[in-house]
Amino acid sequence: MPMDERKHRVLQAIIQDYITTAEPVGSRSIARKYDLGVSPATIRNEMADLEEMGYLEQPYTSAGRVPSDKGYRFYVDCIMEKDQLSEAEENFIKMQFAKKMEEIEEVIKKTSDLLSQLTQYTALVLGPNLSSSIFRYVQMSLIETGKALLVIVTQTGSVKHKIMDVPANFSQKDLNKVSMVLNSKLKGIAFEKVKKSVLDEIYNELIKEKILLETVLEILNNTLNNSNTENIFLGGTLNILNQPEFRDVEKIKSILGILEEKDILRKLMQYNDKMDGITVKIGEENPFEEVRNCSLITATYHMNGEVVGSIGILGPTRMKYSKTIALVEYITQVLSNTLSNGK
Amino acid sequence: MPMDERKHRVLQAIIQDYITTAEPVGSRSIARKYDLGVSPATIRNEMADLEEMGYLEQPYTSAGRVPSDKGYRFYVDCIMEKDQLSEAEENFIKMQFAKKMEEIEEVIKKTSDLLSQLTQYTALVLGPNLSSSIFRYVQMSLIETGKALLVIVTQTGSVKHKIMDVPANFSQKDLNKVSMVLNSKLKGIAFEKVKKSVLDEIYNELIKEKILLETVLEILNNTLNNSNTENIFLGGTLNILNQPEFRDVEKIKSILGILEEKDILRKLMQYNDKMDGITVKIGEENPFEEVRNCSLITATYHMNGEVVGSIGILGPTRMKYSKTIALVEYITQVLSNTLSNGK
DNA sequence: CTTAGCACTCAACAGTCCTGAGTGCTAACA
DNA sequence: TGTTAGCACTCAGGACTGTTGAGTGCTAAG
Repeated sequence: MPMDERKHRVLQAIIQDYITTAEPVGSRSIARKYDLGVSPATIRNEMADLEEMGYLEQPYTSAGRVPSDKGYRFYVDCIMEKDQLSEAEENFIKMQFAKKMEEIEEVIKKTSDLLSQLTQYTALVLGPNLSSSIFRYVQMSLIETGKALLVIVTQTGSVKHKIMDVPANFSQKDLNKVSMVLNSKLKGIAFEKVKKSVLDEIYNELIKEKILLETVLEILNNTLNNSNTENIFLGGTLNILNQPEFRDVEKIKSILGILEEKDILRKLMQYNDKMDGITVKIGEENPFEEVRNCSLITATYHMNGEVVGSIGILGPTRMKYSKTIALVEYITQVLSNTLSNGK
Repeated sequence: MPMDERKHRVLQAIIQDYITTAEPVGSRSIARKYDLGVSPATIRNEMADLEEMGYLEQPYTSAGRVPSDKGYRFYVDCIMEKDQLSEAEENFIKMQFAKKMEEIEEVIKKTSDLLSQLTQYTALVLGPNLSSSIFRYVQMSLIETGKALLVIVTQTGSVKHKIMDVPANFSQKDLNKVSMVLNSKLKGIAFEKVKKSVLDEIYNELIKEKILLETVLEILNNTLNNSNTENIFLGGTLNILNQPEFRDVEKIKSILGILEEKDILRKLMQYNDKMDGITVKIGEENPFEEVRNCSLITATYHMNGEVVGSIGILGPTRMKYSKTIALVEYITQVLSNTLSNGK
């Protein structure tokens, strides 16, 4: 069955209505509210067609229709008109990023708070993967005999630190030497791209500090892996409780539970370098059971032309797609600018 | 009306029953389950007395009785027998703290996770107040021209860092000088006890670095205030959703909402140096509306003899007091030991 | 192809009844 | 005087019923 102009309009009306009311919509109310120029009976016929085609579902006989995931998908791809943020909104967003922020964590936290506040859904922001981050500065400081502080600063302005044991006979001078060598060899290189040749060089220069060096390298490795678990930020977690689809405690447990699983969230927010622009995952398209009645809108952001992370919004499938997409798009852009200029 | 032996036993039976079933308890079931040697009718009379005395409440006429806050209070103070952890439990807890942890945040996080896991309620841990923490090490490092990294390490093993702007003509040597002076003057002093005289000394020695110094001091100040907001840790936030008293979405919103308000949590967990041992706040005894149907069990922990923070468990007033108190007590002790030995 | 009309469906709501757990009171009993 | 059996009473909650209203599908006429 072909999808003609009128079916478009009916589907659009149904989805828009359902997005705002969260109630199954019937032919009469469509005919009343939206000026389609046909009677409810005609709309009914169209609705029956749309249901047969898989765009609509009926919760039970003689209830109104509800859009299916396929329906939302068609809506997002073919029907929806892109929303344009008002100037006031754009200014508000820009203002939020105006404050100077040296560390990327601050920026990311800001972003997730802002996103959730503006959309009233739950925001997710995936920060730069530490292992793809670039060394900017490494430093070891002797805190007291036998204890040193290792600090690593990345190009993105992430600071990681770790207190470690060092042999008791090590002085700050020794540590300075190690720091200097590490700095000169590692600076500008991505963590994951530190090659064996570089490590060999370091080893050669620091043959005397072998034990120490091994500890440091181990810590570097651990830091890479552990900190992966810390690069996801949430905003407005509880917003989801305001949605009528989460009125029931079991659903709340399930969704809030998954929001505590950083690993899963990281998988949800995964991106690849080829991705650009907005991605929308609707209901069943999502890889995890617990978010099958949710939609996820994500976008990647950049730093100096490189994709370094992604931001996203998680809401019910009955989501204000056009508005949300516009917001995500704009904030991505501002975020990318902020990250690229400041540093 | 006097509180005689039998009333004790009846009250005890009612509270124990209610704690496990979460259902109003009636005279018949008490007579059946607990061997009090009297008929339901007698128990009814006692219950009526206990209600008049304020230890019990009736949700509605002809329902069973439910303990009032006053009832729980009496139970905790006078009736309850202290629980003793099994050896297996004690060993399990000790094991969790066996791993060497240099930074206090790790230890605290561990503690809150462990507490919530063992109690199945929500755990709160308030870390050492940064402003009462003692300087251990301060260091400024030049990351690149015009940008420096300020790192502060406290006696408790807390590391704070901040990237800051410095005048472009500053070299690492200049920063070293500043670091050295700061270190020698501040080491061993609590943040809040840095006196004007000390600051004057620093000023005198670093008169040339005046601008820089002012920035650093400002950052120190900000760090103190901001980091206060980061010294509270939660574990098992969602455990509370398993309690039947939180079956309704509004209540869930309210309690989860308050658990996001770190300021309020900090107030809840406030302690003073005189406090030692366990504190139990039941229902209405709590200062905040949102936790009036909760009980909070807190205890302070020590580091080298000084009270440095508190740990707590938040659960429904219908809480397993004896078990929970025993757990909080033991974990406090292990935590204090861990913190005091390691460093 | 569109639409009016009509019979049909079903969730949601309100009302009714019943049951069972529980109470308070009273009078008899030890 | 304290304890207990008996009894009338209360009330939440579950089962059932009827009603309402929004909605559908089908058919026949326009």
